[in-house]
Amino acid sequence: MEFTMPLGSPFNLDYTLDSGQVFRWKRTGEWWVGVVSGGVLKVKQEGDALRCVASSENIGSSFVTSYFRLDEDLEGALAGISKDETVTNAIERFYGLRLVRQDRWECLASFVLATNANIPRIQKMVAEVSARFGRPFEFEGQGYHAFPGPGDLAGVSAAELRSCGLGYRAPFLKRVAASVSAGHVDFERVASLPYEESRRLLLSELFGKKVLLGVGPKVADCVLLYSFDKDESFPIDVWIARVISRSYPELMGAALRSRLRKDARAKLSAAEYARVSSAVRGYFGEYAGYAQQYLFMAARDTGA
DNA sequence: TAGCAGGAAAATC
DNA sequence: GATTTTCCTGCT
Repeated sequence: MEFTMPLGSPFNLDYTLDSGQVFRWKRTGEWWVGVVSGGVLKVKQEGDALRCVASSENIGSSFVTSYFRLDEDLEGALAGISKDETVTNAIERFYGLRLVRQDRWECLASFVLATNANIPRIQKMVAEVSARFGRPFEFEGQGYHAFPGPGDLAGVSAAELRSCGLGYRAPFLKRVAASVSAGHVDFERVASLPYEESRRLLLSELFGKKVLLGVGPKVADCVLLYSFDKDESFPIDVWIARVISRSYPELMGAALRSRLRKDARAKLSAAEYARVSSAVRGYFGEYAGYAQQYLFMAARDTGA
């Protein structure tokens, strides 16, 4: 199925798919090829239009609009976070980068795998888990695998998962899959709540009580931002912590800042994470997540 | 709050 | 080719 979509608002496909939000997209020549929604979507940007080729009927223009959130007001969000020169420089550099709306389960599972890994490695782990446990299908003569559902992984042994190169993440993924598969995680209810409550629910009520291991504040924030439309969510990883320390010292306590100066990869305690998160959200406002994404890109771009 | 382990691969030297 | 670092969480 082929279709072309006119873009009514700013969008940059390259920045969006290369921003560490998604792990199943690959650039091959002019096209980006992604496994989404149990099928394949090929996308190519031609100025103010997106050319799309999809493997199935359910991946049509309304899916693409929803996935890339094309009907949302990016300019308004960016205007909302344009509080200073650091962030406006990042916005100018990566203009058109959008937050995407991923499948919730896939997003959760992917970020459980993201601990202590870099983006290429996360892509590899997700690809391997999909290849081993996801439904195989063909498109244009190429073989692909859908992302496995929670039920597909819940019954798999941790040793089998480990053999996908997951290491210590294997039991975490298994337990998260089992919990979701058993219906312990009410995605709809999380989605219906405002950011702070949704986060509390995700972390303490549903994910706490030792039901889900491997989902801490950072992973929860990523999942809320990339698959629950919680634009206020501001995941704080090592890159972002460095950016805050350097460019927004007033948003970070002096003690933490001096620790980061001594040790660039010092880790934030839960209490420190909560404090910085709150300060940053207070500063950037309801679209803080966009600020996080643009600042992350800028930090990665300059290697600082 | 501090310190550490956890497994493997990418990045860096 | 060895060392360091990596979008982190859980435990002590």
